[in-house]
Amino acid sequence: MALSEAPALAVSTVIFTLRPDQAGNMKLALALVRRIRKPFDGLWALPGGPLSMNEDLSDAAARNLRETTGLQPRYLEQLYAFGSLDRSPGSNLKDRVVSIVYWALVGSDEAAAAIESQNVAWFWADELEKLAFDHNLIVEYALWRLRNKLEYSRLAHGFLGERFTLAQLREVYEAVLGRELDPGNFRRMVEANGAVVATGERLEGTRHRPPQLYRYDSSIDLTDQGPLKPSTTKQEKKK
Amino acid sequence: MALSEAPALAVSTVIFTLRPDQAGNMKLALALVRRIRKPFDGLWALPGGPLSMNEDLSDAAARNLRETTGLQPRYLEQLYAFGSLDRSPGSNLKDRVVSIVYWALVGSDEAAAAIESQNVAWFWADELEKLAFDHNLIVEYALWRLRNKLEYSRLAHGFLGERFTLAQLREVYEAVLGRELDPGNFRRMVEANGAVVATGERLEGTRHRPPQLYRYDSSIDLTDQGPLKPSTTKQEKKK
DNA sequence: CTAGATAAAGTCAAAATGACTTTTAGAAGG
DNA sequence: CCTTCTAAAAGTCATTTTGACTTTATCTAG
Repeated sequence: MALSEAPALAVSTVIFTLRPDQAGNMKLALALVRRIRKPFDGLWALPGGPLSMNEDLSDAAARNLRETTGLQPRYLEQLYAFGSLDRSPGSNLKDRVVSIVYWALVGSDEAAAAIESQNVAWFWADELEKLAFDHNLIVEYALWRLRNKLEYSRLAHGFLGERFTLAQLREVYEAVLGRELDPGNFRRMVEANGAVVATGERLEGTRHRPPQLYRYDSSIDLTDQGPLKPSTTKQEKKK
Repeated sequence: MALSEAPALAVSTVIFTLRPDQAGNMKLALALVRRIRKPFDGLWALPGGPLSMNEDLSDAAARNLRETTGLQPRYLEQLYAFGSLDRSPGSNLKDRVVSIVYWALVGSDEAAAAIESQNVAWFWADELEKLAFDHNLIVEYALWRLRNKLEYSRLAHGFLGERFTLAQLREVYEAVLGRELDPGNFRRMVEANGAVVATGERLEGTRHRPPQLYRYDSSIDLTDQGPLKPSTTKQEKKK
């Protein structure tokens, strides 16, 4: 055991996905684990753990994700480093932990196959109970970031498969933003943006006019992958 | 000495201010310290150091600022946590350091009185030499954040005094964004935004029509103070 | 063949934006 | 006191963007 001359370092991950509710509407959900130890025993918390000596920060976050849900992240970004002195009230200052928190997106198709157990479960993002530590605050901040970034990035891709209809894409936006969007205006916005291209294929088997299938233009990447992965393509807007 | 079972934790700070160049135009500058030790000895680097056991992250960043320049931050925000395995090439993995980096704004009036020495100096942000470690990358990311946040926040306040003219405010924007802005359109933007209010006073002694003095409306606060300081006022746009 | 449903395209007015022009109020100097 | 210089402040105008709608097209189901 190391002498506690410095605060311990941990990595936690806010894992988002979209899941259908009883009515079949997609809603934003996140994965939590139940604590089975001393501080906040029994409460739900973000998955996380100590950072290994030879492990990158993002690798540790991806490991959280894999160990908790068995899944791979479709998107992963650093959120914030939380290090207040009073994060774990009542505990000794010697036990101080600085948590570097990531947030991740998981495809809603894959999320259905995720591990669930007595101690690992999905919760609706908009109706969370009291969590351990400062994790309610962390989740709230992660939600804010997710909603903000959605507008100027390809983030929605993290929830969808390779090909999707504009209605499905709009459904992701509506679930994340929590309000309805005009289909016509949404189409205009997406087409003007240029990050999404039609494949020429159509989704058939619907009881109405078959919609086109689209995919993200892989030559345009996400904005703000953080400072680490500099953009492979210059971010060009407009034509 | 602690056994190296976990990466060490350090806090560094990117300190921005505005300084007049030879021609008298305000330009963005940042404070650096010269390294006098083994890795990258002699190169310039961001001020920083280990996190004390009983010190908040932002307090450590403010301490960097005070110890380096003798100044107080007018704005302070967490930037990112850098923790790649290869941040200090050549050094032993046992010496791995995770740096939580903050960025700060310092008033340009105060910055003139800042400590400067053989080993502490201001550098123009747009013409940096090769710095120690991954600090060029960090500065580039800090610049990106600064430019982005300027538009939808009261950030410029960090460079200015309590009262200022719209021309001075525009000068800050021009220095940070690195391009000229139309005075009329800038005025319209600022007035529509509503974060700035006229004091009724005028700046006299100019050789032209005396401009009004403005101040920031203190009932509206900065966006994204991070998750820690939840907004005291709901962020309202428009009237 | 018709009804039901949503895709996809189109319309229109209001708001926002960028590039200008005009008017105003001081200082400075004759 | 009158002219000149300068930037403040106000105003103009065409283009672009946005939000709320309407219309038309194309499929399945019955």
